[in-house]
Amino acid sequence: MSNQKKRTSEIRKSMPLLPIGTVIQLTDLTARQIRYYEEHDLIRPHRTEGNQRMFSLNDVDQLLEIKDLLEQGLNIAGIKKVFEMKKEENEHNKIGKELSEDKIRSILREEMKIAQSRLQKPSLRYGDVNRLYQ
Amino acid sequence: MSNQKKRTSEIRKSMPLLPIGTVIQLTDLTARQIRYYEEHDLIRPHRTEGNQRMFSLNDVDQLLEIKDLLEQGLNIAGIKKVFEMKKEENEHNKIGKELSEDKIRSILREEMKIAQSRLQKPSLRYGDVNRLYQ
DNA sequence: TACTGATGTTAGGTTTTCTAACATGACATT
DNA sequence: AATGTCATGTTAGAAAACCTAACATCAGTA
Repeated sequence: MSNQKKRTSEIRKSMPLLPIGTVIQLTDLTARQIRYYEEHDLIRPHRTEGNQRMFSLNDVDQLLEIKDLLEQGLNIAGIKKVFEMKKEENEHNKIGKELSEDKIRSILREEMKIAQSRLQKPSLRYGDVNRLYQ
Repeated sequence: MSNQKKRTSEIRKSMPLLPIGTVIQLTDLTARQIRYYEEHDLIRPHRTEGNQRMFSLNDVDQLLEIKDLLEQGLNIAGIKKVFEMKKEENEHNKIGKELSEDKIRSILREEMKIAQSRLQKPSLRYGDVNRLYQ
């Protein structure tokens, strides 16, 4: 890999570089949805001086995860809980391991009553980022 | 590294994700400069439907290289030649090696007459991307 | 039936970006 | 010294993108 390529590939994934329009394309969410999730503290995009939202790649990841969990039937509260637990995990486990599948399943069980009746919409899954590749 | 992080880290560096405002911050170039370089075919950013420029990380790299070469005294024509030669190199050498230091020096010699009198402005160098890290 | 949660839609205002034109300042040429 | 060129600054007016706030919708729940 060339030197200059190596350099920008190291850009921190937490840098707020992307306007909402780009994020809409990357996630297939609507502006309304993205703003709604922010309103409920599921994401916290930066703001420019002019108050425009600016998202990092980590924010995009987070949004894709929100989308995925919603499609699995969780509601906002459930997703918030999942993120809280993930954060705790990251704080306690210096290893930086992911929220275990077991815990995810436990959350899912809690949410089952709510989720039971929801339709499983056929759409892009969390992790299906082929869209990101030209 | 988590799965979702791995996913977006694979986003192609050629994807046009960044508006010019972000690029201005990343490169410390002015909008005028960036547009001028485009006018002279040193970069070719994508356009949205609404005709707004959208830049990839590779474009940012290219702009940083332009900036660096300008500071070394090259003019637009010289930079264009450097890029042409780089492209040839990449086409002929499947190994994908960089333009050799020898060839760069040869270009620099050609440009010396022009460059001789220019001031070496003290400023950020090509490769100094600490600015990119929060 | 009435309520809630997630999202759609619209309106009006602000920020960002666009092109095009003219200005400037350093350097080169005559 | 006068003129030309190159890279960049500056400005104006228009268009695109984004903002908040409010009201609408619609499925699922009580």
